[in-house]
Amino acid sequence: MSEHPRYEGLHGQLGALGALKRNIVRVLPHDCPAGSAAVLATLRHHGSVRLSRLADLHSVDISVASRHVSHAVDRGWVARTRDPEDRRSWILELTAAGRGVLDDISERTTRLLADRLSGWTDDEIGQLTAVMVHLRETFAECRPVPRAAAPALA
Amino acid sequence: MSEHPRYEGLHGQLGALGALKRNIVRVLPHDCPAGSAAVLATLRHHGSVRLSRLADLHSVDISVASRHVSHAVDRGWVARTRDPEDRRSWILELTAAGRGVLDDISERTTRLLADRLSGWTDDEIGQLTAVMVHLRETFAECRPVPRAAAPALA
DNA sequence: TATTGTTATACTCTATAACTATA
DNA sequence: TATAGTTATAGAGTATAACAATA
Repeated sequence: MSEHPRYEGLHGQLGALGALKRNIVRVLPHDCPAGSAAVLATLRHHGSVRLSRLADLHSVDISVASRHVSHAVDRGWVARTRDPEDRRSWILELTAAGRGVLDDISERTTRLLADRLSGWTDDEIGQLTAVMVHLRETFAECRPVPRAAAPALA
Repeated sequence: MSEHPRYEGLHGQLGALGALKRNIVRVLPHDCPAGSAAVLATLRHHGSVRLSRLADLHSVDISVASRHVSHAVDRGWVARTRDPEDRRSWILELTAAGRGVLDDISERTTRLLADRLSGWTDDEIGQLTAVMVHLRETFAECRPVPRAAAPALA
């Protein structure tokens, strides 16, 4: 039926994403929901970014990113300062406290993965990591399109 | 700090899961939320199962699976009958209508992936699929543990 | 008494829309 | 007028707890 048979096998496996994500969320610190954890990880990886850029990277609406960032700012994990070059924008930056929370999260998720993926070989884990990196790069620029016709990418 | 360095690189990439999942959810039919779509896909893959088994497979609480199944039953996508061998349990089965919805979903997700992953090689897509299958198998039996000490797996 | 499943409640995540401030 | 961001609202996802029915 479809003209893209090479993706067919993939569709049935997508539920795995939800199961993995739920398992990860369960081990996060109690005052750090998944949204804020994602903000911290992205800021460490990309350095200081504007809020709109962060929303793009997460593939969510700006309003969603705004909430997650506010949660982190309230707890001193992220510093939010006006962009001097465009005073409508905010510059987001990880604080020392934020780095500490991120280390905690990293330790928890590492422990979870070490437990759940103990049956995986080093090679399989390497493939998993490579696929994740590739996925992140592929979906990094997909902010939700307002259902209107998206401008041609070219 | 951690004794499991081979998982370190993985942690920072987990945000990719959320981005991919959000993109998929956006293309689902309007009356089929992600939870119900996952139910349909699992029933097609595993055949008839009991509700508790479905919750295990999705790594969610039974109450969550119950809601998702009810949504699908209300629309005639899933048949729910009492298990004659244990009348507390329900046997869940995909209906013809459910199969139709699933075909629609499959077509939509395939279209999305064909668009987003157009830059990926066949080999990379094969690796992605293999990793997904492996993940699904690994996390298939992880119903949320009630925070009490989990019984030893051995 | 223990287990299967349902339902009520509360919290998180998400997008839409209305609004403020700046360009 | 257009854009960056905030906030209010509504709908979906989830876990906990209380409950009914069956083992």
